[in-house]
Amino acid sequence: MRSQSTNSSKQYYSTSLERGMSILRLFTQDRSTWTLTQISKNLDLNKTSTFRFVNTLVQLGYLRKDPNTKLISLGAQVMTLGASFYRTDDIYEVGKPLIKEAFETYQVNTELALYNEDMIVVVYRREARESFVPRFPISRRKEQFYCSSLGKAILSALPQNEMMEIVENLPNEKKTANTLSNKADLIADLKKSRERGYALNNEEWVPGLIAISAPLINLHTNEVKGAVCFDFSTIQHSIKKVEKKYARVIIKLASDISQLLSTIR
Amino acid sequence: MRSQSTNSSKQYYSTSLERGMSILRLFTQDRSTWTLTQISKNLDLNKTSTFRFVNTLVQLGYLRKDPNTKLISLGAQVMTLGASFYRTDDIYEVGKPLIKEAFETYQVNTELALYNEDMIVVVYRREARESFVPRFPISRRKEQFYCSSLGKAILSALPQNEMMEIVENLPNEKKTANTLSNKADLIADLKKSRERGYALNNEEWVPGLIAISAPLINLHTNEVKGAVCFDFSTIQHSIKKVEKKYARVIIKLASDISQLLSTIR
DNA sequence: AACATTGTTACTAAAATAGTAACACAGCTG
DNA sequence: CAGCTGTGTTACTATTTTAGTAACAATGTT
Repeated sequence: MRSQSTNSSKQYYSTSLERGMSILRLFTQDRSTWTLTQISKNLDLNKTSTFRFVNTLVQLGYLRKDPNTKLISLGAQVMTLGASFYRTDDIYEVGKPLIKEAFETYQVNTELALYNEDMIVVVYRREARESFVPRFPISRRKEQFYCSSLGKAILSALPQNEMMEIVENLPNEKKTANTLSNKADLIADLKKSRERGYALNNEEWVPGLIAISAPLINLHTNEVKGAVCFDFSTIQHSIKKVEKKYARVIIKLASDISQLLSTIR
Repeated sequence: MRSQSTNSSKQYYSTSLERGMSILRLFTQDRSTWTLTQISKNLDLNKTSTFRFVNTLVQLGYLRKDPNTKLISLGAQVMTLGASFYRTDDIYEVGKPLIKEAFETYQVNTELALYNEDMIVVVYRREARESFVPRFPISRRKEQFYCSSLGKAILSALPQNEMMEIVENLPNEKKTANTLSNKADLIADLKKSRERGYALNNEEWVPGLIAISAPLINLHTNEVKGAVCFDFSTIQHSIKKVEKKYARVIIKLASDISQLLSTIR
């Protein structure tokens, strides 16, 4: 027998399930394939157990294994599960019509992104036809927040301690000449963003791309739920003009979505 | 001790993980909240075990539980996981530029949908500005395939037995006057679709909405991977004209995407 | 006030998993 | 080509986790 009375909370927690989920979580857009031993080492789990969980997930369709190379990647079942998340009364559906309206009024590239502790996921994007569009990732991890307006808008709206935790763990990689790779500069920029209610991206990620974003907030809980963004090419727009013309618009849009969002959850 | 030699394949399968995943799979766009007992009854799993798994998934962020109502729904972690599925070398990224090109040439609403055993998920949609757009679900379950062109395109390309299995389990619900609620009619329609390479939706789902779709196929394995679709309003288009003008286009588009898709996987 | 039903917790038999070790198989390397 | 090194997979049981009964508190219902 085991002494269960020492920690009764562990009684109602399934370690097997946790381990299975931790395997799934290894697969990201940046790293889409793993070998069995890589998973085993990364999770500090012996090979047999790893094999068992991977095998289970493969049989269920959440993972797939190349029969030849034995390389493991996410399966189609993950797509299905992900799609189930987007409910009709969700921020996604709430935001879409408002975004659409904004797009049709101003004819600029518009994005709606959701946030959760480790990621931003762009769930809706509307592109102006003649726009210059770099390859956007669908999702962005928190390590990349510092160089995009969506990321900075979200950072600026987070509680101080959460914000600082992310800022501390930055890669400090200078993507372009304008990237805020200095922590002090970034913090100053976030403070300014917080005060004015929107964040700017002045070619900090890719040359030629500028953007303006505002955070989406649940007005009851004050949680940051995501952000909305307009992006532009420097060919047609300057950062000054963008700020002048769209600052109020993006704040209004974010505020409207936040409002609606707060009424339903 | 237990006799494990009787069934050694079960040795490398985690029933706990399977049960956890089966809980997650209950949550769909149609049914986004469950109570503990509902889950317990639906999966034929006793309440304590259900409680344990739900509790685990809640702690990991894949589920969330309303503290007051105790109602359970999907958590943000599911969104992150779902986003990780879309890799840069995937059908999604492969199809996007081609869809975009088609859209810019013809200026019609265009959709790219992926398929797996129980669902179609629309992963990319491009809308013409002046279009009449009903509220599209992001995903559609196989029970709904019979009344959309995407669904029928996919059905028509499936192996005979798989197709028949889905056709047999239809709800036979007449969504509009044109819905093919008779099985014989549907089978005839699918046969025709298979022969000509595209499927039509002649206001079979919503009045005023017509569409044309062609299936995406992995040319190596012959697996159906999804479908592409153009949709129109009857205000501006008739089904005859759509068929005449876009049949070749949609076949070509689907074929191009299938080709590209087959080279990478 | 009695009665159902909800979610949650205690307890222990029963079953699943962990981890060691061994093995087959492939790709390298000297 | 023999030996080395690394895969993934399988056999085996001690150990841990889970299943399932039962009980309980908290709500809501009759």
